[in-house]
Amino acid sequence: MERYDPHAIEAKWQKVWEEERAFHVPNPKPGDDLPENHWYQLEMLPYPSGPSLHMGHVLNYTMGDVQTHVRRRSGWNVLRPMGWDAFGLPAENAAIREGRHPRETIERNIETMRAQMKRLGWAIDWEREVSAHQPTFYRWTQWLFQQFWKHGLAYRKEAPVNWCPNDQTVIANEYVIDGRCERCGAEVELRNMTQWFFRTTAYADELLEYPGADWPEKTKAIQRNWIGRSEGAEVLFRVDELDLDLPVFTTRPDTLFGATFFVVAPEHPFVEAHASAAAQEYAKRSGAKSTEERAAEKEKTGVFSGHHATNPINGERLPIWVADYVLMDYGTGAIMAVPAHDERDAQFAETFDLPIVPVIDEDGRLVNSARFDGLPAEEGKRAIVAALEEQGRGKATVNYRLRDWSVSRQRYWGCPIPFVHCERCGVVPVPEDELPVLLPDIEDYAPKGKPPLAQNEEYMAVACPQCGGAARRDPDTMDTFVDSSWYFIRYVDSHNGEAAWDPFVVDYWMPVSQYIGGIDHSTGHLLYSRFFVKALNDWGLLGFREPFARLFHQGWVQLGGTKMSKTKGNVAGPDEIVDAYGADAVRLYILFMGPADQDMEWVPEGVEGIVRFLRRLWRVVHEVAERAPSPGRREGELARKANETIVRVTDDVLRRFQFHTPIAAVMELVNELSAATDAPDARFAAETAVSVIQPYAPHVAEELWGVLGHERLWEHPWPEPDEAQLVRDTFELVVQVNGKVRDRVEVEVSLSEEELVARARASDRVAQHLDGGEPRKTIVVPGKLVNFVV
RNA sequence: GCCGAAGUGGUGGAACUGGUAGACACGCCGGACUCAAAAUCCGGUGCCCGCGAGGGCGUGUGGGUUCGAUUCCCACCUUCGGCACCA
Repeated sequence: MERYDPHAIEAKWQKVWEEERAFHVPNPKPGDDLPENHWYQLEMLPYPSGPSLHMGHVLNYTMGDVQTHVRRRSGWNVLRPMGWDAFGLPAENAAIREGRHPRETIERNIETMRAQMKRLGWAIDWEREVSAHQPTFYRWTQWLFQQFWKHGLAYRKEAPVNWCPNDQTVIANEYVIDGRCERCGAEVELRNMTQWFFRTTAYADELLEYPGADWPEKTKAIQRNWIGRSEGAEVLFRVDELDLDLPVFTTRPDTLFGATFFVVAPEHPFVEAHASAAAQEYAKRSGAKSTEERAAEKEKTGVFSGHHATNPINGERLPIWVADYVLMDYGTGAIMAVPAHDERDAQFAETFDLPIVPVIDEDGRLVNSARFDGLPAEEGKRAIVAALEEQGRGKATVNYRLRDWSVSRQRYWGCPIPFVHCERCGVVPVPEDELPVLLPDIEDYAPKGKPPLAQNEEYMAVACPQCGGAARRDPDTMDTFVDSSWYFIRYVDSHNGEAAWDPFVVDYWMPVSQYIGGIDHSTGHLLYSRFFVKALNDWGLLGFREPFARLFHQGWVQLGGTKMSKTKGNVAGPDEIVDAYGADAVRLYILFMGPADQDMEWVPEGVEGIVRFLRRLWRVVHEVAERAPSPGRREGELARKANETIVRVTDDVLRRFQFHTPIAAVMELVNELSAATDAPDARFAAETAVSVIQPYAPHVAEELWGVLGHERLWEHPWPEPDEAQLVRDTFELVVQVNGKVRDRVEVEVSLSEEELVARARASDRVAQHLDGGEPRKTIVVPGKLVNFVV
């Protein structure tokens, strides 16, 4: 028996797979006899912003790999691509730190990461590889951007946006965490800028539904929170002396009679146009404070504006206050204040001694509400909205927390926005046959508060495609999440030079069967991608409405108690363990550490147990090959254990999506086998162990498959259990007295319930606990236990 | 405050549909092999009482349902995640 030498084995088989294009999957063509079962296995694509993979990547992609192997060998046509999220801030910042051009840094990082991936032996179809920064990819990102514009889902407007003073760019709402930039942690500022937006709010309601997609409740709840749908009414309050209407949004139209004052946000246009000097002064002061600071204040503040608004339901004149507890960016920026039924309004009323009128009694019925008195609140809502609607002073509406997605970035390393600004024609798309608008190589791409491309005359000066006059390119680049909102579609048809994709091919493979990635993308990438697919489906470009049929979130691999990340610098990669013990050991270990959906602390020392297991497997299989009869029997104790192992591994991987328990199951089998390597059914047990561990440790499994006299395990059919062998003749009957286990007896499966009771009664230890008495009741669970109740 | 998830040995964890709690590992203890060590192999290892046979306790806490609860129900505690002056 040769020594187990993982490096030699791994290099050998990786070469074979590459030469044979073992994991390449061709696309179907119309008229092909298509395999019925197909599976699109996808894990979130990596950012090549750092020079290497960390154990979090290893966990994710190994999970996908196990899934891929088991499905492939079970007869599924499996698509398993890979690519690079190469544009964007992290990549650009890494390049700036290194003092190189981003393309150089990123392409070098991609090289390294790809080599690491290959060294781990993942079954990836590398022929489909794409990267967001390649013109062959971003040509279609630009084309898609223009499609959004043509369908009215991309637009420009001046609006307050989140500006990161450190990264010198706008960032999306979705990536502002507690008022800070998700990337660098700097506090963001609100700036009024003209920007491109994608109209995600057009799909707000639909994004709350998941037709055909089996997603974790957790993720759906996060998205639901983010979208923040609330039903209510818009009510118009009249300011008679100014001859204008102020609309408010309320979820409680039933409390309209309880409104005793009216409040507008400091940023509300009413303030600048009509409020008193004192109120304007107040608005200026509070405008300097962030929402967080305002919320942190103990006392509510505000100033009377000098005007009154009329409550449309009862004609009451309410003083209009300016107060910063009302936010301009939610609802209409103005509220009707009902201090009796709103905590914040109550605080304000108390501070400024304003009246409080209760309009809902303890039984939830309307009071002090004229002809609506006595109605239950829900009915009161409907009745009051109906009354307002009749007068043209209000209507039922739905309000959302979700904002449109801001996609312009004032940075260099991103996909150019394919539009031209012409003084005469306005915003004009670059003609399709001129795409892609290439990202020019420029010397100075450092952020300066203005987009670096704006300073490049050669890029900026362009003839208007419409009138031919002098015009300017859009100097911004796209948010990198635009790239990642459709990369999974491009994978399917990555070499298509005629179109972004061929719908025939896309509709065969998609939606993604199983997506694996971090839950941190719930309100960003995962929401944007759903928005994209819904829009594309509406335009007839693909035949499904949800991109990801099933979704799984892995836990964080932590080091020192916090998630591994390049920004934090607490990163451990696979290289050292691969060097010491081989790729198979790393793959097994990262999955053996615990349930894949839970956070786990990276403790490299534990790999010892896996290494022992691999050496034992190696030794035991060699012993079997020498000693056990061939071809051997497929029945007996070991054969039964082997069949049970097949059931457990298959069920855990395919149905339960659980990856650590199958390893334990194979360990049990190998432990039993090691005690009887010359048994008549030892060969079957060894073959089974090698076969079912193959998705986890494909190299050593392939080698040992050869030792057992076979070849090409990677395409060998996944084993099916022999049902007959799973049936036992006897089982261990648990005998309880009052629910406590008192004895265990080996009995035949064929026994009747009466016979089981008789056998249980025969136990001395049971007699002891029955203490001469007769059981009051006897519970029999066939195949399991007998319980005597006294 | 609202929404969601999780609490099991010294450690990671198992127990899927209410039926043997602690599989599989790590660590630790003991033994074999060895001049010795490493590697490997064998045995032990939830806690308490007992020489032993055996007994009691035990899945965050307190209750409940049940012949039987880590699993179901109620209340609470702790930790983690999302939203939050959102009208």
